[in-house]
Amino acid sequence: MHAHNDTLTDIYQRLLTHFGAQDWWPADTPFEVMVGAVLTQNTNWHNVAKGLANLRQADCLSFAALLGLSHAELATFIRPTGYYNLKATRLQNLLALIQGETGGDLELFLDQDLETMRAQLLSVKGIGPETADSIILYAAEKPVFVVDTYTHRLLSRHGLVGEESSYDEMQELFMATLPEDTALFNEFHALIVCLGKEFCRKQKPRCATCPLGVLL
DNA sequence: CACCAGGCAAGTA
DNA sequence: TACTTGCATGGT
Repeated sequence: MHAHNDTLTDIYQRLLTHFGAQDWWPADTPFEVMVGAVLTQNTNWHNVAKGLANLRQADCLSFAALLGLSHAELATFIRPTGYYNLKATRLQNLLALIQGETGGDLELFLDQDLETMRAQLLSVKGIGPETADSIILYAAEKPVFVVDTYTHRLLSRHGLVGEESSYDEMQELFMATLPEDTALFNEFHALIVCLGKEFCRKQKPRCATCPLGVLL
């Protein structure tokens, strides 16, 4: 019998043992990571994949090509992701930022200092903390921890934070506890999402075989 | 049928 | 400040 503490490192180890390394983000290029980060807002990845496939088939998964689309064209491609009008605007807002900052050079944009990049991303209407941090961690590969709805459930249902805990508070818990390691932050968040997809539901926990042994 | 999904911003009091 | 609502498709 191994005693399990509900420390973050212990939770990480158990998730990694149970699910194995996830090797995120599920996309081929930093640009696709960025687009996917917006499209997956409050949306199942399965639907996001459809939207990305539509863009790929139309040869629009590049900065220049996406920038050239009208709002209506873009919205049509990303229709399966839901909130398509909203997300078309949000993507165009994001492209406009990068166009303005670097003339459309994504690599240059992602090469910036973490704090500078985060502030710039958060200034875009439609980019909140999770989307910004997802882009920073998975596209720019800089060490910031991504908090999402599953993270909140995991922490609060384990009693590690209060139910009303804020994004920044939860992020700080991870970043103050764990070593500042991009690969670790990458894998940990991916494992939390993996856990969430399989075991977490908003209302009814279905956790008979949950690897953490705690109702989620 | 009801509920959910890797959020975010705007409106109301 | 603290709730509430709109956005929307597709899977279970």
